Parts: sequence; structure tokens; C-alpha cells
Amino acid sequence: MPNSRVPRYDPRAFPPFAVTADVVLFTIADGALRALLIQRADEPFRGAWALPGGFVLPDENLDQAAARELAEETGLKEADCHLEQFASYGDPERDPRMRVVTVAYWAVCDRLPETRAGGDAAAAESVPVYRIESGKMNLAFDHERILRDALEWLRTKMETTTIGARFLPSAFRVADLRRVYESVWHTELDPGNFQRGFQLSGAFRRHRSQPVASSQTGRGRPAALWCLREPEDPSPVALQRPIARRPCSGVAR
Amino acid sequence: MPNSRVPRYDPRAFPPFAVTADVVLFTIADGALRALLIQRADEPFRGAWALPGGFVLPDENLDQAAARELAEETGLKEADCHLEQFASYGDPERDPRMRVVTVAYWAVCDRLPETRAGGDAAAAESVPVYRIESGKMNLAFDHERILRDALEWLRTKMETTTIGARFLPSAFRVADLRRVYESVWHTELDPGNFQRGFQLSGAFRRHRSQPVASSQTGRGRPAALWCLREPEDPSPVALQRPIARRPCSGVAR
DNA sequence: GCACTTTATAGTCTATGTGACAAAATAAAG
DNA sequence: CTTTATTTTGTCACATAGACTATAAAGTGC
Repeated sequence: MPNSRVPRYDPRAFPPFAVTADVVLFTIADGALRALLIQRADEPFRGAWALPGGFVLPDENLDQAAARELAEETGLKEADCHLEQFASYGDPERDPRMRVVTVAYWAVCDRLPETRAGGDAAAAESVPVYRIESGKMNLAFDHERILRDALEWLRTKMETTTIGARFLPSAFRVADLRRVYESVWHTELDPGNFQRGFQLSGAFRRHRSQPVASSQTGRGRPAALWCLREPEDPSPVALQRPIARRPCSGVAR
Repeated sequence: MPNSRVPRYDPRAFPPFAVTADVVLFTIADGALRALLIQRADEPFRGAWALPGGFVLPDENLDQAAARELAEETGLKEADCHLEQFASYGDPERDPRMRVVTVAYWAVCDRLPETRAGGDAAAAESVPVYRIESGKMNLAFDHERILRDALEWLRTKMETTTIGARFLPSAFRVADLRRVYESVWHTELDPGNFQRGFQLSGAFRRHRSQPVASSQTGRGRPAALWCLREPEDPSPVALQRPIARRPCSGVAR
């Protein structure tokens, strides 16, 4: 325990910091990668869009705080999404109220629950990331930078892990996953080559059930259903071979 | 500014956290990858080995805090090393004194200054990482986990960036860099294939000066000196093609 | 000086992986 | 039954990685 001989090692001697956890929750809807934003109900930045998040409580660790905040603001349970820390932000003036260090997480889920648990937000909306990347949305605090960093993380992780499958239900078609990659990377991928890479990745296996008619989109050969090799544990695993990020035939969309 | 209508958004209502920055400083000496540890002079964990680090001050950001702590405990200036945040740790019981969240950084330098600025440490020593990886050294707090995570980061970054060159002076031989990779990955690499990968990486160019006799190790054809393509900015850049981590001819050392 | 050793660097060969593209399979729509 | 759409498999050319060989350029020992 600290004693009077070592005052500079006594944490109580330091001005208090607040620590928060903020979450960048990604989903795909209407073919576009989206991030969940909430409209702030209170000052500062009242009315502005911001990332969901909040203060870490005394008896929880950082991961628990992020999961709790995500659940409070979206209704998503821990099993429904992948949640991973990626960076912390602590510039002295990032929150006008006091010194706040935030630990940032990114998350991926296949769909948002309909009922939003409200809370501190006036509204919650899944915003296409191109709207943020274009620089036209002004987010509260340093949340635009956090979101951009999270995006880069997500895009990189897609190359070498199965995280892309978390955008989809447990059973999915190869083309579904290809469209996930196309949405996240904003590119087009060759269906044949993707199919080969998908199978050689060693991370997926055929789903037990046959393709159901309801999953038919319309015409065309019906697709087989696939799932993770270990469907009971959907946490991302490394691909034996990465999926190439480069678009086919030169030009990206 | 906060008002009475939004008490749960007032950071002052929350119990104080302390925020620290801890640094895993890597160097190579005697062919072994090492991490700098200090022996704690005070409780808790008095006498135990720990990572250099300390409390973030009110008017500095996280990067500045890490750089300052590193300078205080090693004498290294910002230009002398690469310093990068990689994760934060905040389990409620990780520091017995109070709630402390630490933002962890990893750093790389080519050599430690002789004069150590002492400070809060009874001693400072560069410890081969295999001693920590073997699990026989008990570090203070959760620093062993932090160090293992930093190691994984370093090893991964070596594949795709020029960070390995930060282990060396600005002018170096290809074999020097190869030995850096061999030390960090604890493997052996084929000299010929490494030479090819080195040149195709597009990140290096020949140093203006001719190989000096003093850099001769002894027998053998004298090696050319190389440097980063942009030597004035030694911060790591992406390699056009990654360096393969796999050892030559099967077996790792 | 001259064979020999040592290290650096260049080149060669082969198996494998990748991108571009073609073809086949299988369903619905007209 | 033909057309169209989509999935899935196959093919070909080429690039690349790993294993290996060859050459270059120094020092060492005699």
C-alpha cells in the first residue's frame, strides 16, 4: 500500500479522469455499410450525431462497459455481435466538460433490433459510412476520427479473418458474403475467384440444411448454404489464406 | 455545459479513474529481442519488474504522456524511437491502490542510452523476451499480458511495414535487417530470398556512402549500405510486398 | 601470390497461387 | 422450350515464393 514516502505514486494525488467506452457498430443494409449513430439529447453537442457509449462503471472492466453501453442503446446482446477494442483517445480538450479518455470499440452485427432502448439518445440511426467519409456529417467530439479509424480496422480485419460472416445470419450463401466484402471495401469482386478463395480459406463448411426456396432471390441456380466451420463459436478466426482486397478488372466502383 | 436535468451525463458524478501510459520498449542486443523493464522501487509490487510508465498529466495527450514517460525512464527522445499505441487495459482490480486504466504503447529503438534517468525505478534492464515468454518472470500488475500483446503486435507489423529498420541505425546492411527479423520472429530466413524480398519491397534505397571498413564484420564480401527510401522520415511505411514470416527449410530454431 | 574460406548478391527452377475469363449447372420467366 | 439469371466449376497465363546454385568480393593462412 502507498505510504507518505512515495507521494507521487499515490493515484489520489492526480486530478480525476473520466473513462468512457464508445462503440462503432457496423451493419450492412440496402447494400451499404452503415454505422450506428445516436443523436445527442444533452449538452455538449446537443442534437449532434455521436457514437453510442458512456462511462465505465466502477466494478466493470472495459469490455463489459462497451458491451453494456451497446446493449443499453441498441438492445443487442453480447452473443449477437462481435465487439473488439481497437484504440483509445484522450486529448485534453476532446470533451469540454472535463478530462475524458475514451476506449473505442468496433462491433459487427447482422441486424439491429427493431426496438431501441432509447436512453440518453434523442434518436438512433444507422448511417451509411460514405456519408461520414465524405466529411459532410459533423459528429460530436472526436467521433469522426474514431469512426474513420474503426473503418480502417474493419477493412483490414476482413482480409484475414472470418469477421465478414458476422454481418450475416449463421447460414448464408457465398454470394452473400461476397456482397459483404463488396460493401465494406466498396469494390467489386469476381464471383468465381471469390468462390475459390472462400473454399480454400478453410474457415467454412456446408450448412446441414438444403437451400430453402424462401432464400431464393429469384431466377438462377439456387445457392448452397454455408456456415462457419465451428458455428457454435462465431468469433472470428484467421483465414488460412487472406481474401484479396483488390477489385477485379481494374476499376473500383 | 451540463445542467441539473442531465445528472448522469455529469462526469463529476463518477468515481475518479487514474489513467496511465505504459510502454513496451523493444531493442535487439546480442542477437536477442529484448524489452525494457524497470524494477519497482515502491509498493505495490516493490522489487518486482514492471513496464516503464506513469500517470497521464492533466495537460498532455496520451501519446505525449507515453513519450514523456519513456524519456524520463530511458533518456530516449521522441526522434530516437518509434512509439505507437496498441491497446488499453482496465480491469477493476488490476491495480490494488485504485481504479487505474492504462493505455499501452509499444516502442522500438536501435540502442538504449547509457545513462538512465533513474526516477521511480530501482533498476532498469533490457530483458530478452524469451525469458518473459517462458513464463518464469513474474511481472507486476498485468504487465506480462501487456508485454505478450505488444510482442504479437510487433511481430505482425514486421511483416508489412518497415518498422524493423527502427532496430538499426539509419544506414544498415541487408543482413543486419535479416537478423532483426530472425531475432523478432525467432526463426531463420534464407539470405538470398530475403535479399530479393528486401529489394522488391520498394521501401529501401542504397545509402550514399560506400561501405566503410569499420562496418566490416570480418571475412567475406563487404555488404552495401542501405537506408529507408525517405531517410528523413523514419516512421514505418507499408511494404509493397510483405516479408514472409515462415522460416526457410522447415524448422524454426 | 595463391588456394581457401566467408559473406553478399544474383540467378535459376519448380510448385503454387492469383486474376481474367470461359463453361457448365440449375433454377425461374416468358 | 427458349431465354435469362445466378451459382459453381474449370482453364489458362502469369506472378511469386521457396529451394537451390552460381558468382562476386573481400579476408586468412601458407
